[in-house]
Amino acid sequence: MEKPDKRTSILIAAQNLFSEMGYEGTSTRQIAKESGANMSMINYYFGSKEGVFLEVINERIKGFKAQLDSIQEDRILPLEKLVKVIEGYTQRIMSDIPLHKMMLREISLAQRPEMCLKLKDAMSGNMQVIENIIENGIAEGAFKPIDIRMLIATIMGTITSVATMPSKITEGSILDINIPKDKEILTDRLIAHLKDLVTTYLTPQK
Amino acid sequence: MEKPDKRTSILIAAQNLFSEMGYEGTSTRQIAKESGANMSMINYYFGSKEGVFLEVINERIKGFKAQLDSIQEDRILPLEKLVKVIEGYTQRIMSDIPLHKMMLREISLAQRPEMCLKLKDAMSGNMQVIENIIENGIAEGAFKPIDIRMLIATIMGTITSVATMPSKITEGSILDINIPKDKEILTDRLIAHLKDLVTTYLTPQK
DNA sequence: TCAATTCAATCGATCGATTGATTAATTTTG
DNA sequence: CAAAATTAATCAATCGATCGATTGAATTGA
Repeated sequence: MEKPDKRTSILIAAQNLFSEMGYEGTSTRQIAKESGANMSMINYYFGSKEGVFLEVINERIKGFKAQLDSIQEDRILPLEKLVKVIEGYTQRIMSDIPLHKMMLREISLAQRPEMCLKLKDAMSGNMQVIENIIENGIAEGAFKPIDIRMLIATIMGTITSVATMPSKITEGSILDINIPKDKEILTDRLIAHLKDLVTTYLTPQK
Repeated sequence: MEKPDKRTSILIAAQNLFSEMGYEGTSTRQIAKESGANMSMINYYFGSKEGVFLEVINERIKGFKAQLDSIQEDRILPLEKLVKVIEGYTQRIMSDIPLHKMMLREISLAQRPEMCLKLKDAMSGNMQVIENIIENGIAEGAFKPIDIRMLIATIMGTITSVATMPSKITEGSILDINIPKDKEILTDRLIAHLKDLVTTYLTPQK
């Protein structure tokens, strides 16, 4: 029963609150109360409210690019590479939907320049990897020539769309993404759809 | 040179500010200053800050469903119907990207129940129309049997993705979505991509 | 004249941030 | 080793600013 240090508990509380209430909608007092820390501890450790936010984002981004890069260096077929990227990307986003929502909100606001830049850079890197994979696939003749950037928007947009409104996808069925098992089912369903979609779309017709 | 009444100018200013700064990030004082109205005019006409927000959303939603319903009743091929829906949906979203972003942010926050419900209802209706079209297409044998809800997520997600980060799609090219002409080019490119994608994906293999 | 608008002034509440004091932990020194 | 000095961590209290909302008086137009 080891309790986390104050710094960590502030980060955890902040992440939960930011995810649920948004950045502006979360007060430092809430973060303090939720984390059991004194208000001034927030400024002591992170300088400001925005500092907390940036740190939450940093934790999330860390390791994202590494996974993609390792896939890119695999010596496998372009389609297999793309499928791997889709699987990794989907798993990561679906494993923490609220945080992903938060990042999307902030990137669409462009109100806090520093964190917006950080997010865009991270996303840019990810997109570049996917773009290279598809480009190579087309050059090798493994893929049909298509609008690469648009296909990337389709892949990312589909995942985001499912993550943002899972109830709109699953309503009518018994899925409840708050149940881990059901979220896993939804994730698998999403991956299966994207695999089928990009395979059908990218496979050249003889 | 007819100047709009205070009520209207408040709505316009509020829409612009909410779109740029978010709901929490916009103060009633900003709305008052931007619209040239006195602060208390906001409460006089709309009761509260949230009242203004709801009215902005209402204006946007109005007419959305009507367009979809008219398409659904057209006596044309399923694929033509779907293409029409894609065109209409894309045009509408791309014609006012900031407002669309704002609605996405609010729907992902679920913090203001009334307006969240309103948005979800509107979106639900739209999705139902698309779902019916695809269902009919599959039943007629015009479409391959696929995961309908997931394909809808793909269509909506792609459009949203392009609307949310156009710079990530167009960077490297000369497109600037702040120039009307360029935004139109991007819109056409998006529609072309989606048409190609759904056609390839839904057309049964003989 | 009278109801509909408009306004300056102000309400209590809450915001993010800072202060100075206090305690806990660590390092330095004799 | 133990006392002293230093640093890190925590706290209650409070700062000025701003929040959304309200008041009551002034102004307008029919």
